[in-house]
Amino acid sequence: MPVHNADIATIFEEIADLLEIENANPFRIRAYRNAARIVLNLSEELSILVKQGEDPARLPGIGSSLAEKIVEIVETGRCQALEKLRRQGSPGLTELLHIPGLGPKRVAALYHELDIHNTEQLFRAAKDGRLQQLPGFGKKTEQHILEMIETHVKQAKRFKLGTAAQYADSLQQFMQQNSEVNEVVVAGSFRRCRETVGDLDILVTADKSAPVMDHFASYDEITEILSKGKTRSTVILKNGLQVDLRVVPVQSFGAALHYFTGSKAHNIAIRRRARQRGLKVNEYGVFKGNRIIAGDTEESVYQSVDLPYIPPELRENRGEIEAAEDGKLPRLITVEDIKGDLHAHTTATDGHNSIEEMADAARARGLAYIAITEHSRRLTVTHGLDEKRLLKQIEEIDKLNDRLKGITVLKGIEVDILEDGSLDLPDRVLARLDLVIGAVHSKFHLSRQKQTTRILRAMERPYFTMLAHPTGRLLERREPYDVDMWRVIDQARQRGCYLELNCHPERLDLLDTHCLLAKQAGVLVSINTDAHSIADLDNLRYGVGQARRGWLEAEDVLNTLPLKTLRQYLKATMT
DNA sequence: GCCGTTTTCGGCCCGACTGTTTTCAGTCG
Repeated sequence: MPVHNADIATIFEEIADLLEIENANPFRIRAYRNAARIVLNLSEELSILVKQGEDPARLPGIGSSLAEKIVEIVETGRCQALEKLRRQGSPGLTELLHIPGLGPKRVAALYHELDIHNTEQLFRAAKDGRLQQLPGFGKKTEQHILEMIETHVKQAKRFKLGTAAQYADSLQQFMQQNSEVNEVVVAGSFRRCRETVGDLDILVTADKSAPVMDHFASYDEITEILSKGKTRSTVILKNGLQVDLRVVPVQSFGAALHYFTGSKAHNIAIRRRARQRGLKVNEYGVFKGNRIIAGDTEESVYQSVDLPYIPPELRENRGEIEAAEDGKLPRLITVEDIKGDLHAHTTATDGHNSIEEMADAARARGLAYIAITEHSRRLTVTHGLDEKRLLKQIEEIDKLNDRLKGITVLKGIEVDILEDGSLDLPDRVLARLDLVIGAVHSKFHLSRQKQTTRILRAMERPYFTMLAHPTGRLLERREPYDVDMWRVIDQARQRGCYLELNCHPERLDLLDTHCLLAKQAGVLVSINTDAHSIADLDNLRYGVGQARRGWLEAEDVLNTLPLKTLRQYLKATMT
């Protein structure tokens, strides 16, 4: 039973939860939470590193005690410290901690005073009115807990970035309508382009906050107002999305934007840096004693701690501060760097627009080329192309290119990778294309060994340009298949082919950590929309956001190349 | 439990909102 980094992170989180209920030293608790985050963010499996004799203590934030526990977990699959904590308390208690409004103190009180171990018991106690008799609890708290249990059961989910963007855009417009409002920015994990967001953090600058807060509270998609204060309000929208609004004066804009953009780990690191310099950073500015010395812009905040501006997508405390200090921040790729799209479908299979419509739409978005890459025959549900239909499409594209101006249509295929690693169409037809994208659409549950071998074999085929959506995950719907991404990336390096970063908000696959690995291996990534309609072409922004989280620069991305150079790169894979 | 440009001990990011405890603890981000 292999131990994954996520397993280790889960154990550390549970230890932190249990320690919290025990009222342990808060900094000890933070160390465990910090370690869970560090472990989760690693692009390498700790189980492999440990077997290679590496000491986890070399990771910043992991000391000797945590390193020992990591080794224990990797070698035995267990953690005695956790088991001891579990014996002392009740395992169900950590589930209570995850109900909004319940923290360690209240959970401890519930456990010690009322012998409540789980949500079910808590629900009954609240219904019976037994909670309000506890010291520190009252009628309102009891009612609140009851509501939270009910909403928590159906909610507690994150929203895909693409979904959140729709709500963010209309809220931003709504806030802009108020005359007191200066600037409106959506900060938080949305601004950092995380693949999913738990809530929206909206920052507004205004001189007077009360009218702004009233305006916000009148938004007609709000179903519940959780809190409403002078500078901060929290509401829930009808779809369950939580929105926090913060109002700050203009001179605090940069400090506030920095603070509300996060991540938490990044902010803590910056504030620590400030302390070392005798400064204090909060959401209102950077202070030396009582004197404000910076904070109107984010640049000024970074400058005050002797750093250059760090783009939001990098702010995860994953080495960006050190890189900034050494002058080694990447010049992140932008949407404008993208010259073309190398993955799109049409009505020939499961797309909604013709080749020409897709080409026109791509040109209208400033692209110089678009590859039509239909599904292959194995994927019958999409009416995938067989050899004959593909040959016909090749002819059609040749004719179209003769009369199209300002855009070039490339001939491709998204060919199925079969279980044995062979491709779904014969080499003789693949050879006539500009590019061949291989994709796994079946047999998701093979063992890691088999799945990896299958994909590596496909990449060895003479006509193979790039691997589509390499992990196969669908956010909130399907787990990635079990594949050794290290070996896939290394294979791409040796074979001289490419990896796709699929822009669809449900995929965003490669993951950010894989992007960084590919970059380090010198493997180019292609940021493709996988568009099934004209509108899907606009998903490029999400793919670019993900690439930026993965530290990619324009030179790391295949489809930033001008057409002529791109053709040479594609041709080199088709041998 | 971690860590060092006030270094091996003594610190560890900082503030807003709510409810209930009449001055603040708990929770959250």
